[in-house]
Amino acid sequence: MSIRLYDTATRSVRDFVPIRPGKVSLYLCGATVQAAPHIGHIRSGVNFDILSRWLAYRGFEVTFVRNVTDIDDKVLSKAAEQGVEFWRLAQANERAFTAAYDGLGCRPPTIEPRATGHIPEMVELMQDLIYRGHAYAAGGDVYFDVRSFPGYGALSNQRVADMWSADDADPKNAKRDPQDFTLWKGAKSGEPYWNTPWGPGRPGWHLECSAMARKYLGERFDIHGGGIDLIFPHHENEIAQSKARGDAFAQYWMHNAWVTMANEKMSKSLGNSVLVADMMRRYRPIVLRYYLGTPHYRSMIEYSEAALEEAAVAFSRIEQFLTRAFELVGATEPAVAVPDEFAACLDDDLAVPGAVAVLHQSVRAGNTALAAGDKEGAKARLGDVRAMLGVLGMDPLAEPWSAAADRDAANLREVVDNLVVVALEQRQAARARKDYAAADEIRSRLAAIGIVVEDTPGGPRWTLG
RNA sequence: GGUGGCGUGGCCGAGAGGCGAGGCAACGGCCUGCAAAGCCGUGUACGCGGGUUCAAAUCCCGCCGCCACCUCCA
Repeated sequence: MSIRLYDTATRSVRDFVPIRPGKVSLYLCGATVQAAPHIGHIRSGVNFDILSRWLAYRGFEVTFVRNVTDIDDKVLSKAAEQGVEFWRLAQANERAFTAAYDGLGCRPPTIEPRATGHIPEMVELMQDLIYRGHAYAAGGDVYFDVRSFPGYGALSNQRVADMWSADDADPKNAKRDPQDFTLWKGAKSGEPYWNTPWGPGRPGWHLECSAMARKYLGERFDIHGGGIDLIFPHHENEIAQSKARGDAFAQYWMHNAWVTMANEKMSKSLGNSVLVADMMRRYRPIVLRYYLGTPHYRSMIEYSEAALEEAAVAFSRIEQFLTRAFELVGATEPAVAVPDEFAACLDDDLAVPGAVAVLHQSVRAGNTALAAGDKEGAKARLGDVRAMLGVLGMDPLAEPWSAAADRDAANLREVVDNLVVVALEQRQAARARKDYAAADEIRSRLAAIGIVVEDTPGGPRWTLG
């Protein structure tokens, strides 16, 4: 059974055939660190984290590159607005992105290269492009000559002639054609710069990805990912830069859909962002991951509090099964393999929604086994459920979530447990003498402080509500 | 003007010619002192109008509504 992926370049689902057997090279356009991450950014991180986990589960050795663009027009203008050095702003935002990725359980990529760390590679690329007649220097800038590259527009299925020309094109600049894009920008006064054969300047927006993808993954690599809004111009331009130099570049292009707010795309420029940091204070991060990771990566998510609350309930159903199953059958490791049906879904263009349906069916089967006192059946389902959650990065009993319960918290929980047991013993005594008013009073007082008491055949159990 | 996407039950959200993914909510039942949780059951949904077909949410044609990209964007 092979993995199939939707490839934007061909607008079709294709069998995934890696360049090197057993290995996958994956490049994801990460953050332009001009501002703190909103939940749309982190959705991309979660989607591709699940992809890389699934590839790893299928036995591939994944080299995962996710870049950080730490210099561009926006970074410079925001830094100038705030009156700080660009690197101060970039670094602060990069830390915020890292906290968001870590917080939502995204495993770190193999490498996170920064644009400013790869200036020599960019200069070399530009020299090569100029030598080959695909780029030209003019007025301190370096431009890519779009007309010199016949494949331009193939990814986004546009013909150059049909495009609107850039109405923000600077009349002063020296472009030969309005569609030409800037590889390198001559530094204006006060801007940071690097010396080059064309004078002092700094990178445009697209060049860094071509340079860094080649450096870490080679002239040809398997998958290039990013948000759907990067198809044009960013990825189109990357293709132009890299292929014009002679690289084969990416074999598959994967794009995640965005998160919308009131039916509009969430974006920094529209100012309708929901910041990850704020959300993590209001919802448990594992629930946010479930919410952002469960819909198909190519479907847009219309953000709503109600849907997020619902995700929290759905996820806690899974967690409660884990808790009760552990109580009955004891600690159980994840199964070695996920159920076939689950695997078939993820093989089919990462169909997480279908896979989650299988997960819920296993939870139900597990609950049925628990209700019947079928320990063997419950243990088997518990192993399956943990294996599936593991692939999705949502197993509360595995890293990084299990580490969240640190030792202080565990000690405190033990103390609270002992206190609650005292109250529950009194309640059991009241129930034994059929004084239900007293028993219910104890239960409701505990409920008032957030402790939910449930009676089970094995005695009362409590959880934080 | 060019390019791409979306419209599914009360809600979220999959699917892509035939058997109603899954979750949330609701209702009935089992269990319970009562609850909670859990389990069992209950639904005749696919924007509108045509067409193809034995069979259409799915394919074709035409509409309607919404969104995005066309050099800032995950």
